[in-house]
Amino acid sequence: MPELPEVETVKRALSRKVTGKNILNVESNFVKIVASPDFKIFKKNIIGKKIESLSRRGKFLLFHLNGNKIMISHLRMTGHWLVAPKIVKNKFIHLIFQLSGGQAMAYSDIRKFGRIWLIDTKELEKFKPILKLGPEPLGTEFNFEEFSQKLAKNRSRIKVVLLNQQVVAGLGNIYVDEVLYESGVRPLRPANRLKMAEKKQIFEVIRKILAKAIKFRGTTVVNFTTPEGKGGDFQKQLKVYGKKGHKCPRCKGEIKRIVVAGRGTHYCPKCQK
DNA sequence: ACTAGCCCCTGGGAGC
DNA sequence: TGCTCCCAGGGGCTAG
Repeated sequence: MPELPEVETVKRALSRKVTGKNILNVESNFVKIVASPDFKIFKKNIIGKKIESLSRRGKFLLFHLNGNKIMISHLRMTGHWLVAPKIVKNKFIHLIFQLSGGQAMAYSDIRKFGRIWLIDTKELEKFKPILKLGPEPLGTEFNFEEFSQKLAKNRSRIKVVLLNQQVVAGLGNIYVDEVLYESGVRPLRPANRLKMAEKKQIFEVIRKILAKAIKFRGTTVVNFTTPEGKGGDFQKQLKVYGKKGHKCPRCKGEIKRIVVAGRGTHYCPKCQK
């Protein structure tokens, strides 16, 4: 499931392949993927546009087009982008963009949870899904004082708080479990009862793990592949996610799996206090 | 203003 | 082997 490191990996790979290309045509067999505007308008407005650059905000991928347009993509669970001279169609490919230079770019999504928007540049500051996001964890705006204060005000379990994109943008289920393991904090601890040292640890581990995961080009657990069709390599670095019944790498105790806020949650009862 | 729970989707694994 | 059931989960939405 694509979280910040996976979206960053997609952004970097797509940037290399599609920057400077013009969108010649777009076809869809499942127009609901485009959340807004209506697909007819989306198509009319995007044809002829040039992809000038790509960026990322949290788990959102932004295609900056000329003519002051931005195409925004959220991959949710199983979305991914492909670039190839010819896209081999299948029932999971919902959008195909014909690009200049003989390339095509496609959006594939098995579970169809992903969404795409086309907005004017000036609408970006009013675009609620991005407007609401907390700081970028790898940016300078991610500041311990603010992070600590947000936790102090929140009685929810730390796992829930870290999944909340308004607290910090980009973490999902896999990296939250890994961050809490590495920080030695149990997922069920109420955020407002964490000691300062524990919050500091979590703050630093978030940055450390995300940066490392980007180096490994993300985690391939279920359906994530880069636009080259390669998986990431971070799954070899996972310590607890999906490791129920395995030995804890630190204490050799057993990794447990519980459900927190409807999410599978993995932790070591001995190492995480 | 907040939160809990539902909903969107389909492949794959478990159970029989 | 083949069927059914249920789980995976990000985030928007609704009800309370």
